[in-house]
Amino acid sequence: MSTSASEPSAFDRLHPEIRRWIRDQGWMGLRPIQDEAIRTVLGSEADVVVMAGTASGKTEAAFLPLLTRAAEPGDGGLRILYVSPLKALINDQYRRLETLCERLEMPVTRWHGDAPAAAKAKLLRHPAGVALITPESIEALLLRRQADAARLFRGLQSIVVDELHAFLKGPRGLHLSSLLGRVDRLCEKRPRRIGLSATLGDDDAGRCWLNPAQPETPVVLRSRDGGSGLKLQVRGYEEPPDASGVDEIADDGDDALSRIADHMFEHLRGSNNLAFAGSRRTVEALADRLRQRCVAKGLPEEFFPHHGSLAKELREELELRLKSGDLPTTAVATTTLELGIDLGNVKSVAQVGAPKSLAALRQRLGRSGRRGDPAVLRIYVRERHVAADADPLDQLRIATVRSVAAVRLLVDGFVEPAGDDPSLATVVLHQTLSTIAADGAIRPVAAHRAICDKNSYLAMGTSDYAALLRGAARDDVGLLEQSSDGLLMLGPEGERVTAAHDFYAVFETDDEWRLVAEGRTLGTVPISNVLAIGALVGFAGRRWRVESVDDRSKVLVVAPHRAGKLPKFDPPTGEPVHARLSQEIRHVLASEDVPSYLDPAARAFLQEGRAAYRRLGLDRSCAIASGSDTVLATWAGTAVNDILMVLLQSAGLECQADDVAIEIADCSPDELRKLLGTISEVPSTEALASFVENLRSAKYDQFVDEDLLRRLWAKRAKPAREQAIATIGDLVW
DNA sequence: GACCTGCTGCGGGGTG
Repeated sequence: MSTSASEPSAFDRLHPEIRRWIRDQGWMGLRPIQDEAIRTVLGSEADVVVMAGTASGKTEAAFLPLLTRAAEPGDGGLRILYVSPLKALINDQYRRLETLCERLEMPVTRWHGDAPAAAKAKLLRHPAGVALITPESIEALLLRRQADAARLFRGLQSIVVDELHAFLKGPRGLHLSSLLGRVDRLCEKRPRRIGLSATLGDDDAGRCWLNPAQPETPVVLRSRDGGSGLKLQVRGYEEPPDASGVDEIADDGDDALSRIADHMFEHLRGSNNLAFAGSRRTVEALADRLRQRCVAKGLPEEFFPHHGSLAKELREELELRLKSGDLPTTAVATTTLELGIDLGNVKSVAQVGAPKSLAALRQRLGRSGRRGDPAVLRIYVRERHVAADADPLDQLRIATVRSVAAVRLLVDGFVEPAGDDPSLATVVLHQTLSTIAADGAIRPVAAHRAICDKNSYLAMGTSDYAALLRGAARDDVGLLEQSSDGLLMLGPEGERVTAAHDFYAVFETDDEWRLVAEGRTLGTVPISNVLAIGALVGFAGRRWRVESVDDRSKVLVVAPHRAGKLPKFDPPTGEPVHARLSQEIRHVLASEDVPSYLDPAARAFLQEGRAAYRRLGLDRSCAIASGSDTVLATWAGTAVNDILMVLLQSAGLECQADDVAIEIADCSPDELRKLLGTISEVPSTEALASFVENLRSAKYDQFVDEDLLRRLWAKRAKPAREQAIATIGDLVW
């Protein structure tokens, strides 16, 4: 960006007190992303997406110019609303903003469930400055304290959404979008929106979220630094023939996880690292193996587990230890450390198991923060033992191949785009209930306009919305009632649901047991666990014996023990694989080059997989016989294969889909080819929808009209149907 | 579907 000599620099445009604060911080200067953000925010009224990696200073990029604006004389009132998906992030940002805002004599208020109530009450009495809040706390404010909220937000200038990428998919993103629309309507002037995000593959998704009515208007600023390269290794490990497929705390020393632990112990010891292990069970099993190795060598512990069932205190201790950098520390985590507070210098990232999505892989890689140094990534691939009579697909060494395919796409810069979300009906219903509970009765037309018209991120047609309302007003549902003059009101069930403590969040959580040892809460395990006195559990990286069970308060008192079985967390399943990654898997199988980043075992797996690909004839034909069944290799990804599975099921076949293929029971390749030949036209998704099971997945789907859920499924499935038609056309028999 | 995230308002009693 060129600037004329007469134009003041970005720095000079900031408030004098902010300039002084910057000098006091000892900064060498503004980072390019900050410079750009200051010019854009102070030079226009546009919404802005700031995309940059960890430790890039994007919070300051947004706040320096916004605070400059907010410090201009005016009527007072709350000026900036910052929204975060995590309480921990709010506390972190609070500490960062405190001194800066003090200079401007501008109050900063934390607003979440654990934040001090006195400060919240003070803000309501004297709205001013900056508030840091969660989506659920916005919901509570709008629902329970409508009048306070109106006064609080009246003069709002800007809304900052941190970790915007976390809101681009899932019910919580729909929820927050709706809440911000409700906040807008309480403001004299629509506040400008600023999104802070990790680097996204697709700018349009972020812009559309920020301003769904005018998605072409937000300005995207993208940090160009951080490209210091990538050091990468993919390592292969084979499970022993008798492996159960379930990770246990048991040091047999021979399973893949134990050998992975050997390598990690050797190479991660002495520095700060993150190891992503997938499930809580695997996290516990791996952390225990690593701890055992420290104990055996008489070394202090430096490997610790981190997952959502662990007590907050234990997690915070570990986060603090990583951040302070005083002691070498490796966190073995699920997805808990993908988002959140800055973890300081992280030397390397390890991923146990082949990646299934580029979005998650990139997010994880981005959590290693050492400016100027190349990122270091190790992928530990676990392959099953392949018996002589193994299923054809098992012979392809898909995990290793998928890792290579994922690395190729990582280099290409590919990230899965977010599709339409299956929780739309639940969130629209939730927001309808919340709006009525807060504002009182409302007309259906007004409710549609306020919550889900065509300019909304939750857009839903009027006839679909009418069906949603009719379903919720049915006598046996009782969420809504309609008065004789057409006003919508809460029914008895609606009163109950909106009064419930769990109404503020639009996602569900299961009841869990609380594990207590020596008076200290270790964390929780799902209630589905059947546990008795004397049972052994592995938790928080150690082994425990159950001493007492309190069924009423759901407390398990445990004591330390030598041996331990792992808590039965939810059974493992899969995350969907995008068509692009599935296709890339086939390209890797069909090509010859052997990447230098593979260790000898991974190299051997890749070559075995390629040999099997040719031996099975998959280079020539899409279908191979497996006993009396057929494996149809589509290389089309989870969504398309799911459509094809429904199609085949609607034709009376029994089948099971995964991300690269579909297995069809009691059907030869020849019969399958003939059958697909007779299907002159793939049925519409509306027709296929009647064969879909498990339509109800989101929190309030139990109250949603089933036909509506089928129609919404059909709408979502249309792009996948188009791809499925193309896939069938491309099949080579 | 692996995993994760979040959360009243009010009344009664005690203290400064």
